[in-house]
Amino acid sequence: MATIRDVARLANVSPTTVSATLSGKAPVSEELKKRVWDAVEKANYRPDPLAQNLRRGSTTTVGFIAPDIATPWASHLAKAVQKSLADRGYNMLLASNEDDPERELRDIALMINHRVAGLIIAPTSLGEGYASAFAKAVTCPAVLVDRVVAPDKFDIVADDNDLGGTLVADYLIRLGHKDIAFLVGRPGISASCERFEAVRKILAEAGQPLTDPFVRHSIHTVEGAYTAVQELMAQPQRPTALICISNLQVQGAMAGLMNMGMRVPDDVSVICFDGFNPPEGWSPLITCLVQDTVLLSNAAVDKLIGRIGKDDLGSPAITRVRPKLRVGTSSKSI
Amino acid sequence: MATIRDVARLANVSPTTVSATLSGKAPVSEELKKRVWDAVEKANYRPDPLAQNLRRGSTTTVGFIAPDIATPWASHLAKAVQKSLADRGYNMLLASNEDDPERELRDIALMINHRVAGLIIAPTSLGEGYASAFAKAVTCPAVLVDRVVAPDKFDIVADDNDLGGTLVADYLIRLGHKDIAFLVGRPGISASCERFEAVRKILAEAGQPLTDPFVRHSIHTVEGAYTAVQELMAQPQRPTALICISNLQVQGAMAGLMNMGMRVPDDVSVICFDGFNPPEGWSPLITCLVQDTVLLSNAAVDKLIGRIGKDDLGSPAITRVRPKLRVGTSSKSI
DNA sequence: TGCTGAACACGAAACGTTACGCAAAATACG
DNA sequence: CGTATTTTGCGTAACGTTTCGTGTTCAGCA
Repeated sequence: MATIRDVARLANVSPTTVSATLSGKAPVSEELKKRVWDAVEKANYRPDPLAQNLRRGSTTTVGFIAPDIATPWASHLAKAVQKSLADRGYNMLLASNEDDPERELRDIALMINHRVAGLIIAPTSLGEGYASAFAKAVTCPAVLVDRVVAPDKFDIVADDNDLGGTLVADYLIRLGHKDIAFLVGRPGISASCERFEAVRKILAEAGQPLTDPFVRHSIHTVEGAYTAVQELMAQPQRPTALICISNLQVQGAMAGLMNMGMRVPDDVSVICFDGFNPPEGWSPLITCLVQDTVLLSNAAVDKLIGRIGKDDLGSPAITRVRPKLRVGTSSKSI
Repeated sequence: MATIRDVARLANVSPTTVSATLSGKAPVSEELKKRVWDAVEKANYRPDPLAQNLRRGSTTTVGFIAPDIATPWASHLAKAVQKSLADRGYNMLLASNEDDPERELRDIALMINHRVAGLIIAPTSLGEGYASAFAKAVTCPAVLVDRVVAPDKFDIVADDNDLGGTLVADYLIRLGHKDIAFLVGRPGISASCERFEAVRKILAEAGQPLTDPFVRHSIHTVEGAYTAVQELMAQPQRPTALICISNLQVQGAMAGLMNMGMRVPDDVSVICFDGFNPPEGWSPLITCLVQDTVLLSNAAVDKLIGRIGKDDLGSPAITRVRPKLRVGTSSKSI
């Protein structure tokens, strides 16, 4: 493999000049530039990234960390992020942590130790004192995705849950639903709180506030939703519509309803915040909010690249991406 | 950040001794070892991976390349591979190429340029002269997954399609199906050929060979399957069972059948080679072959790690992982 | 003509680690 | 007891790049 010295020798210049020519960080006369480029070509020279990394003290790699990379949401996002990064000359390290905050912190430390240029993280956002431990661990440029953690320290790209909640609530009201059930997610998770709050507000304003027996909190597993939905539907007065806050919930809920022999949407309409769905050909198609992962990843990557290298001027901001309501076959008017 | 020299100074030894102590590659007396470890602790020293990389000329990073990382199969595999690698102290670079062989080759070159220790690739296996171009590009230890390419040059981990085909064919015979349709995938893709061949053989041996009008070749998109299945079912004599070779096919086929108003499994049984399914709660649950991605990833990672560092002794081998038949609600006896 | 400053090129010194060759001490052996 | 042999530690030289300070040239200007 040719080194910068070989090229320098070939072009009859110093390694310094070759470096300057390639990086453009110092002025080089046209003539020498040409000689250098010719030599580069002739020697088929490619700068060694490892040496550059050591010298510069940083890499052109960005880490992407998500709770579960096998999730449709995360995998789509990972794909989009990888493409955005590749387009800008970065590669992507990947890690998945099964919603385990300790593994998350370990992965963060590991990646920072490997001198990633930056981090894009969908934080687990779980456990006592998470925000501060997290903020202390993340000592490189970072953009958070989906969940709001330490917004005074990090740029964040997240759903516009206010808009989302409004869309969902308005839609159900328009369909004439009055008895609406809500499966809320983990307490402390921003997305869950924001969504619940937005729906609660709209319904209250419409004069049909959510009632306690129809609201289940802390449902964050498939099994939890499976159980919760059956309890919900076993009550004497049953809801006519069910709002799920996540992928996992809607999976469990659908299974639970099927287990009870209830049909969607005939017996109950189902609507979900996460834009997850089985492919066409299966039924029902869940009415849900969809978010454009490409948009989201571009926003995140742009933010991040903007921070890298720069002296981190400008204070952190939350970017909200607007979801759209996709009406499926899981909901109907009352 | 403390350097190896700081530690050496603190322990009153040479940097060489510190390096030897930490790596264990050279003998060090117990006394000095203790002094070194104490100093490491006191200085909170961590070797700089960037410097190690440059010096050693290689990294502890492995690249994972798949056609589409947003696919359930690939994302599950990526997750499992990442975990296997992490357990052994490696990180994982990720790239996705949308089945574009050129992007694939670019990504391979890029990763090799960044000195990955090895590569795990689900090859696109597409285009004229693919195998040789691919083999030329991959100049580092590599393990191929799912598709067989240049088996004389690379270790390969793939489904046991012979077994899979046998399971599928036997199952349909047992259900009493005689008119069986088969959507074959891209020609030249090993998985597709092997699966088709295995089924063809078993059915022929059973005295009910596949007939031409019921076999469609080169169906490798959702749309293709959507169209093909409708042509298939529009024939005067209709098949009673349909074998799909992949995820994409079965999605298109299900949508096509639904579009014609045909019911699964009442009008036709559907069975698929890829273990893809929507989660429970949706119907129907496709009868399919499932493969254990964890098993697969472990096999691939073990193979790869075995090659790394070693002088590449031992000739390449194909490891076959055995799929299991999971009977769903998409098939019934005739 | 002499002075100033910009523009350009270069040599040498890092960045932090590991490998190689050698020396000194410790052990073994005849 | 002297020589051969291991054991153990160190100095030095890389790995391939970028950066910093220095030096040279040359145009502009009084």
